[in-house]
Amino acid sequence: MATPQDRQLVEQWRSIQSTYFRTAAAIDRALEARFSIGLTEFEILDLVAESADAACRMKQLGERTPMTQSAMSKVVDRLEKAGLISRHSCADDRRSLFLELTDAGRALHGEAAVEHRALLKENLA
Amino acid sequence: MATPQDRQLVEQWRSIQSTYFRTAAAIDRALEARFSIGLTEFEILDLVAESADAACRMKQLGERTPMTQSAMSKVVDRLEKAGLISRHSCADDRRSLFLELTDAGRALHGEAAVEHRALLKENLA
DNA sequence: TCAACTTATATGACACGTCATTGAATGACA
DNA sequence: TGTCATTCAATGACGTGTCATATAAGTTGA
Repeated sequence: MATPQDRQLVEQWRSIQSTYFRTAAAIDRALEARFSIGLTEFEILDLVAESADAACRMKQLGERTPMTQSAMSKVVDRLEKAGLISRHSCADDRRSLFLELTDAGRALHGEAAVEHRALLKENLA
Repeated sequence: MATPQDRQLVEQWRSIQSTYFRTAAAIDRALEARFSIGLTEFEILDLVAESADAACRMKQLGERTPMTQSAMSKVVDRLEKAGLISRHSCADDRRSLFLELTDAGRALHGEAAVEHRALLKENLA
């Protein structure tokens, strides 16, 4: 039943889980403590920050993250309420929205990114 | 600001996230569909199944999983209600509980484990 | 141009996880 | 032995994610 290969697979899986949870928790706590945003919020900020163009983005961003469309929508809600991001409707397709960092959002992202990268380095070694 | 090393770290992190979510979702769906249990429930069953002894386990199991003590307690609740596991109080320390698979639990775990390993193999290649 | 279909996002109900707290048992030590 | 601190597990309040659906806009084809 439990072949050595099975055990090895399970070990590998647990190692991924453990790395994922440890790292995510560390980043989440740090960002929450210093900037009052969670990891999910940061990840959206980060995606928006690295998308330099003005395309209609909500949809495309969804393709770059394991998040659900529904989850995205709610995260963006929170970011908008926090004044870090703004939604703009798209001229050529009014169903779509594109997102833009506010000045506050850009500033916060800049600082938070430093922390984020540092914690990744610390945890993914 | 964004050094090549930073980018590489972020790539690595996204890859871990993606693998984790993809794999977890695949297993979760399959187990839910065939056995009406989630991934979390399976993981507890799996841990109990591989702990052969009769030690007071609730605590020790907690050390082998990224789950919170609180989360564990609730998962065990569900497993107990589903008749797959039973809690037994411990003679030498009545604060502790140890867990045991019921016959149904052992049977389900046996089948589910096959599916679990197969999906790990498929997703962690 | 009008129906039927598809696509982009938002929302409500619900499930699950976390945090903080509680209750109960144990341990330490004067 | 009596008090105080510690440990194990359970629970309630709460936040966030998911699924199913709603809303609105766009597309297709007779």
